[in-house]
Amino acid sequence: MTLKTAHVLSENLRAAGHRLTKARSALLDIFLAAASPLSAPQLIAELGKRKLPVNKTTVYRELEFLMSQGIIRQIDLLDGRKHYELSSGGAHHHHLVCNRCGTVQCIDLPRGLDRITSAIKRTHAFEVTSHVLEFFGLCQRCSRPQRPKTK
Amino acid sequence: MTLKTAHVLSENLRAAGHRLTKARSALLDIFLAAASPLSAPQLIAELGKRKLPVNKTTVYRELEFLMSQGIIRQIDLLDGRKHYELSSGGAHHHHLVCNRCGTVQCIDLPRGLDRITSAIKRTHAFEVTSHVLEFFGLCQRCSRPQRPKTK
DNA sequence: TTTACTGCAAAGTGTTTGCAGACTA
DNA sequence: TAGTCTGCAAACACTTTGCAGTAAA
Repeated sequence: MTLKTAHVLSENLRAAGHRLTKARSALLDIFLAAASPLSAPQLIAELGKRKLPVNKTTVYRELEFLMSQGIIRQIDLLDGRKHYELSSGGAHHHHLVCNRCGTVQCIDLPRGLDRITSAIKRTHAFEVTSHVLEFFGLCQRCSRPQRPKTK
Repeated sequence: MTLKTAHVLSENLRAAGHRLTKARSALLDIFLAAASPLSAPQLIAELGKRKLPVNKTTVYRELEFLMSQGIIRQIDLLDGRKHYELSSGGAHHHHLVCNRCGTVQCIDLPRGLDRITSAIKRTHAFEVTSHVLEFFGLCQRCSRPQRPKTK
């Protein structure tokens, strides 16, 4: 499934007259494998680890490009950096950010905020086109009471 | 009411052994009069307008201080800057950010996200302690169809 | 061969830190 | 007077821009 997605992405890009360069495909690989949204500095570091050093300028430009193609979307995790993740499937989802260990998990809200956004339209005459909703707190592991050291 | 709030804030600060300096009270004034969350650069500019120039270092330190006192809270409006607003009353609320004209209005969600956060606790064993929810779209004015020039 | 893409250097924001001096209580 | 608060300068992290060269199709 992941492979197929990568393939589809590449084909779409090519069909639109864009090139599948080393930097671009490396970034797509990273995004496809990522478990949580990544910031530009994280991406730069990850590229370095993979022995595919890409200049930061290129990374920033590539992020802008992938955004313009609707391939990735921007996420804000309140740490002062912009994070990005694949927007594949178009399934809008949210994140659970652990304040202690920093892990980020994705979460779907089955009904979304439709109810709230339509209420907003009614009461404020404001046409909501998008929203940001992220949750912060303690993940399962971190909220678990100290258990006796069984090890 | 606003005046009372300002007074209460000052008294609380003094009672806690803090000082009510020019910079601090000017910032409180600005926050009390503000219609929407302000970023540090905006605050610096506003202080300048009021002929009360305050060094940016002081502004940043003051924001940190006011945060530590629970007087202001941090808001993220996705523009790369941190924004701040009074947290008075403790009433948690959200914002409607217009993508065209940039205006920000506040909005209360009567029931909040209690339903969602308790669902998250159940399904993900994640203890939500806070969340970020901001709406983006078109405000009443900007979404209004072009009306014939009546002027 | 064309031109989308890349890297380097430099500059632009927003924010933080160290330190000596200033002012509130 | 004491200790909080302030300004200045410099550094920092992240991001953007100009330009000349490289490489994908």
